[in-house]
Amino acid sequence: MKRGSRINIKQVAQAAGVSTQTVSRVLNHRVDVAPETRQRIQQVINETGYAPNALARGLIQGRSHTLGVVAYGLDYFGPSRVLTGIEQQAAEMGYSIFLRLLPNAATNDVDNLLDSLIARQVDGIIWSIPDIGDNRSWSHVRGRDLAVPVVLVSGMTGPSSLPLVAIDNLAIGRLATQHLLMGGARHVGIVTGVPTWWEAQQRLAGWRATLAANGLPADERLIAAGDWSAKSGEQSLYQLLAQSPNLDAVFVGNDQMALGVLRAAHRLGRRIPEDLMVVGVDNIPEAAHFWPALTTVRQRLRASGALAVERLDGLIQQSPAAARAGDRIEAKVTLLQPELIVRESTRSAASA
Amino acid sequence: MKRGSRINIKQVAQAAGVSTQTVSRVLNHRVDVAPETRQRIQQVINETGYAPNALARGLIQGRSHTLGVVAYGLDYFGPSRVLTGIEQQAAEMGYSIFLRLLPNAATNDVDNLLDSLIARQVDGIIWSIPDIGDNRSWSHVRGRDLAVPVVLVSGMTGPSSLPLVAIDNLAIGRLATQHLLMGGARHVGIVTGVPTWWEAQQRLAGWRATLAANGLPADERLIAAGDWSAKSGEQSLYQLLAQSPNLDAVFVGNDQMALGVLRAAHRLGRRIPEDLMVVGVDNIPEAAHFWPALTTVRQRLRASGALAVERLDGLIQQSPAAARAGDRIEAKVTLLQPELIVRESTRSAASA
DNA sequence: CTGAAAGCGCTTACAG
DNA sequence: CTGAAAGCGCTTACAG
Repeated sequence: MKRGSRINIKQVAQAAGVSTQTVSRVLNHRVDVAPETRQRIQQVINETGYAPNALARGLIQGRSHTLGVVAYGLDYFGPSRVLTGIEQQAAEMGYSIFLRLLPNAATNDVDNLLDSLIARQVDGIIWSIPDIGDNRSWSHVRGRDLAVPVVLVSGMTGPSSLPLVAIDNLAIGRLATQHLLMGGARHVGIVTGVPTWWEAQQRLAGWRATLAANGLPADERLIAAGDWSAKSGEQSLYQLLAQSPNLDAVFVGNDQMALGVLRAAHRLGRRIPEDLMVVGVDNIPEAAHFWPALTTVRQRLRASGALAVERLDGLIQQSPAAARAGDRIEAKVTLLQPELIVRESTRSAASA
Repeated sequence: MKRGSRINIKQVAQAAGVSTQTVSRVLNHRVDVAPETRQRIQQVINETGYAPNALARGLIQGRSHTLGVVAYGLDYFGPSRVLTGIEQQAAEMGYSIFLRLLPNAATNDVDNLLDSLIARQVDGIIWSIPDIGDNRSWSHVRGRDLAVPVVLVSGMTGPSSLPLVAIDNLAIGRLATQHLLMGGARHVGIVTGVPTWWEAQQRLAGWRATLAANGLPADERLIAAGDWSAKSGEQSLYQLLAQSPNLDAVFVGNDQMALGVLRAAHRLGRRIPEDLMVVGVDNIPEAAHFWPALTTVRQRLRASGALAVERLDGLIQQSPAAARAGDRIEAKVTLLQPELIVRESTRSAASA
């Protein structure tokens, strides 16, 4: 095959001495083709390396077997994992994915993005963008009127007009904080992620709730706002210790910031976990090799991406027929539970 | 707009009282349309939210404005960065990208992958897969005969039948090793990445060449093979010290493994950089916050992805016309140079 | 400046 | 079991 010259169904039909219609039958694995004919056509297909034009196919079938995926921040651990889960599940189900990366997650220019994906005739869209401020307000306005189904992943729970697969971030905060208290801590600080991020807010809320449940005050001086980076983690620990000199444990919003916290502790000569216990979030592969090895909370990120694709496929299968029939597509929420992984940066039983 | 009901050019034409042909002229920003007519049509477009079907457009134009991108290992820092560079540049140039993630980089089932992308009528393909063993042999067999142009990124230099954008990995090895020698090291070990990876081999070759140039032996006992993970870095340092007790510096194939090396050094009570100097590769965001902050070599990963897209676009523009005219598309290689970033894990001037 | 005709490469009914 | 006809939603020449 020469560059630029692609064979078409007509040529295959001619070479096999049949109509294009019959070739189409073979391509689509229909049963009503004579064995001999099928074999002859199959041979031509193999020899020529013919593959049907997906554009023509999609045009006529009104179905492209393509998904639009909108993501943000592949430099971060979470989004990369989620995307990997999405792609693998999509491939398994026969979908190709159009990837769109937002340079800025807090964008408001969502309309053009969605329109361009729909113009490409995607069968559905996965919205894998962290909830920041009100950057998901578009879903309440346009969500249900879009020409194709949309599934949100890693997003805010609560009132949503769209189906959602998310991780229970409140539980993350509770798990981590509870563990620190069980280890004997009395002054548990927190380094949050970027405060406008919903995930950061939820983890903070989980921390608050757990302290309250244990009769401890959630003093403002126990809170420092990071920005998810190792650097901000380091600075946050200095800040926390200045605000609360008797701090004996800290729940850190992700493992990168926890790395910074460890570094700050080393610089200050604080022993971990003896003087200060640390818990992170994410369980990045390096976490087990921090110094000391980091106790952290694992999220099922890849699973969340895969589940979103399954959910979307379900909606695609039932729409538009079902949608037109008036069936309300319920905005069901799937919440995945996190898991605590205990390592060297905390004590697992009280001994203080 | 209701789910599943998409408006088409015919409906727009009817609503505006013109032929579909005239609507098409407006959509494609042709000049030969009466201002009034254009305005009327534009208004209908705005009101209905009409966007032309990209499938139909691509079918007739023989051009989809779509790129196939084959990548591997988004969990790693490098591949994520490269992909980000690819996507951003592609978006800027008006391309959508089909993302295909290989579960296994050493796959031999490349044919199906390429065929499925070509069946989707991509205008070109970017192959962003690390060279492992002979996993790029397909390019010599099929490379030049493909229906669309292909650009390799982050790949092996040397005899290639396809255009390539790569990072000078030999230079990475030289830069790092030279720096350690300048810092006064006499026994410079190396922790390589997976030995079958071309990048790992090149960095090793750079290390060897630099030792040789300085009249030092590249003793086998100075070499340990890692697998890119922090864990393997930790183990590799134990191994190296067992083999070469007087080791005073180590060049580590990536920052994750360097993290493991730091951890091992801490456990053994070796001071860094006083007893042991460490250099990594990648400059992951956390590197500056390791304990101690890591000296490392930065690669221009995002730039390599962006450059690959530019190169591919050039090939798309000139093919198939130029290709048919017999122009040989030269398999030009673009090599990007790395950069050393000095931090706390090394001494910058000799003082030993 | 505008429209009627043809066609991109397929698949979907409809005959036979 | 197989083929002639129609059409998916556009754009490209070709008339006027």
